[in-house]
Amino acid sequence: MTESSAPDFDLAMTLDSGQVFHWQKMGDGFVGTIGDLPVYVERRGEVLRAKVASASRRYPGNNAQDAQATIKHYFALDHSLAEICASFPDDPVMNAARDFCRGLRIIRQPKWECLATFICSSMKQVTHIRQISAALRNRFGDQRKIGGRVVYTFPSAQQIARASEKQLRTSALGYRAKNLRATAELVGSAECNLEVWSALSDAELRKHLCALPGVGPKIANCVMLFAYERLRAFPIDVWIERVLRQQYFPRQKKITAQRLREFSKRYFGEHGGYAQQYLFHHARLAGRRSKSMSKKRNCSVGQVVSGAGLG
DNA sequence: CTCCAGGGATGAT
DNA sequence: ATCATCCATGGA
Repeated sequence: MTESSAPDFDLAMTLDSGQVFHWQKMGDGFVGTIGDLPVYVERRGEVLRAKVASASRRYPGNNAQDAQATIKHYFALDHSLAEICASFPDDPVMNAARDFCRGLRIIRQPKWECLATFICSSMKQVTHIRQISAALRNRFGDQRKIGGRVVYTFPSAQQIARASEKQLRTSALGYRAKNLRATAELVGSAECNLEVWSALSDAELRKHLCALPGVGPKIANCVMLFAYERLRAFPIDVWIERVLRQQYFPRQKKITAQRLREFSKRYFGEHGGYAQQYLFHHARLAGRRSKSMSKKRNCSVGQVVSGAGLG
């Protein structure tokens, strides 16, 4: 077991906020993989405890310190949530989300894994994305063991490209199989190098990602935010669109998607992606606990907010 | 600009 | 047990 200081970190909320889909509950913590490394993690107050598989022949370089550094990097324990939250706009909607999501971090996922998972996420809800992720791992990934449990790595682009479209289709992907496989072939070849793309500007990176089969603006923004640490990237899915329309533009029917994008980019600022994640998670869970409240939810804070935002 | 395939889980009746 | 709803991309 290693222990890392992790103030201001809610592990469970982070893993259940719709950014990553493979961590499984086990005892007081979670098991999963970080790249090739099988990991068990649990939070004890301000401390993150982690266990990795004892040094294996596959990873002779892995010692406890390397693993600890990998874990701290993955969970972005170096992000200053105080600074990030302080940069959010000061309005009632954002403040409620910020209070609700205390300790929620945007983690640093492996690029291919993140890209592939979000290609599979199109038209799917969180629970189903978890199933697709598990099916791909179980069928095409490599087996690892941690804490008496078997886990699987996310299959490489080559591993996916080697599979047939039919095999992928029957792994709960449906029509997404074609796009995933086509993108895997590109990423697995010299055609495009996801690591090299780290050097691109936000706009260029988005353009490159959107050129991949099955990747549009929403998924590109997810990958930018969750794998390239572009904290301004602001994915707009139906949840966020609802929040924006209801809370920031109430009773304005004619707001275009284009207008919402411009507003989000300007209004939420340099950590817009964090703001988006907090709004998303808050909306998703707040709507879930009580149905009777859902109709009363658009209280009229929006007038004030939109006035501030549109100026 | 609009329309709609796609498919499996989940919620409502 | 059926029916409606959720969902992003890409192509017509």
